[in-house]
Amino acid sequence: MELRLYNTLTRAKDPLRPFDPHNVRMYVCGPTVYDHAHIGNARPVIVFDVLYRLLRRLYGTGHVTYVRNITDVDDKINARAAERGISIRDLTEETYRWFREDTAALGCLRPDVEPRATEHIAEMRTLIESLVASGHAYVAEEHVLFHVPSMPDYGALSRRPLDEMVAGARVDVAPYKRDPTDFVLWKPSPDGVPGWPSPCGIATPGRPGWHIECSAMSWRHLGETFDIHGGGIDLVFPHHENEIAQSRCAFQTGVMAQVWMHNGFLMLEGEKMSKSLGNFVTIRELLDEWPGEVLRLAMLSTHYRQPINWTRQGLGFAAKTLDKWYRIVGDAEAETGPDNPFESEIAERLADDLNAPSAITHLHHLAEVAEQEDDPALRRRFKGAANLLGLLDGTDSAWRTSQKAAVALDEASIAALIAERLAARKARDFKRADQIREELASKGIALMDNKDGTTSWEVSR
RNA sequence: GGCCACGUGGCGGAGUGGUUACGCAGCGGACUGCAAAUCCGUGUACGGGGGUUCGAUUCCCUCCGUGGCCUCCA
Repeated sequence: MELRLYNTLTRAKDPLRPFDPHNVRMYVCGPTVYDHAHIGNARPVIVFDVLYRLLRRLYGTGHVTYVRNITDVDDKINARAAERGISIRDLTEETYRWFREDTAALGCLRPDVEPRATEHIAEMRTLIESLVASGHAYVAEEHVLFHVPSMPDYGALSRRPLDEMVAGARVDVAPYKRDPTDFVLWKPSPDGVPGWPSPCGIATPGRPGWHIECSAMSWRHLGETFDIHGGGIDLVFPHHENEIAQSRCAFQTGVMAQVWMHNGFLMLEGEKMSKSLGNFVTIRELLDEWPGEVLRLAMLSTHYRQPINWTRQGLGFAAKTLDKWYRIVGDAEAETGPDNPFESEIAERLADDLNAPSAITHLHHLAEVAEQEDDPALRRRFKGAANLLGLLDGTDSAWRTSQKAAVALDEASIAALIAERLAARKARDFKRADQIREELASKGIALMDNKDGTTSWEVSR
């Protein structure tokens, strides 16, 4: 099975040819930990989790290294810590813990390494000094700047000619820059701002620029070159462009990562998500209302490179689908591994540039097969196939229980009402029976009269 | 202004140079006291205009619309 991935560098679906198939290496830009992650932040987390699962399926679980960094040095962090009157460390630790809880609820595996920027200052200094030594960077007014014209093919990722960048710039250029496009590798820390000993003989303590940390952490944990680099499409320029410049110039390599992958943007009910519009939703807020698996399926229903419109309706669809699928798999154990043909069929679809919507379509088909043939093996295979997308990891019982936990009414009262309705039906008092059914329906509870004369219920949205 | 994406049936959303996925909703039927769930069946599409082609939703051009990025802001 050939894995083909859309590469922003070449603007084409390229077959993945890992440097070392025994250790496929992937780096994804992680969160800046100063506040709860919003649903837009969840997109790359889920998308690259699917890719991670697929890579492990194709190359073997022990043959993939997935690194996702934690940015714990940033002006927004400083501002928020000051605002809340807590230490920077407390803020970043607390926010990181939230992030871990949120992403676990979304069914995402932990990356192999989650490096923190503040623990890689030494690597950053090494990179910066090497860039200065090779003439790609210079010191100016206690800053260290990367000199963009020193790299002839700068801009290859975003395909942005240098002269146009200058022409289009709408920000005042700092006077100490040799070239308007030069960007900061290291900057001085004023009093009260976290600082570390500066490189290049600069006396004042300083802190890293925005981009150098990813070059440092990917170098430390994956090496000078690696296979896949991912992140949101908004990071293409300048962040990833600058990472490439730093790493390639520091290590004198032709590439930093072979494949650059970018997920599309997320809109909320048709509008750009922004705090000012008041339509800003955190993962946590959504998890209060929906199982994480619903969010995951809704997210994967749109191809990762397409813009996604995040809607309540979409969540409802996802919930309904999972209801159906869990009913089919019941509490069966998943069959996983290459011997499961269903799983291979899903892998095949994902291998085409992570076409999750196509995989989901196929799951609908497999669900039908599993449901119609009364063969437990097929249900186990169906479940294993869904597992590759990180779906149907639980059991039907657990799913129903979690759904019922969200209902405002306690189970005993529901049971009492059902008993009363059954009695009314027996007495052919259908008016009263329907009245009870409507009462429960208004509370989001759907009744089902079974063939054997019993009545069961489930949550409907 | 520059660069880059995207525009598919009522909604969501894949895909393809020629036989029009899939899900939800709708409609018809079975089941039911009536429903729900389930099962069976079923209709509807490829932003506008040019071009290439025997043939385009699929390739090219253009227009319109939407969105993103344009340097320290994930």
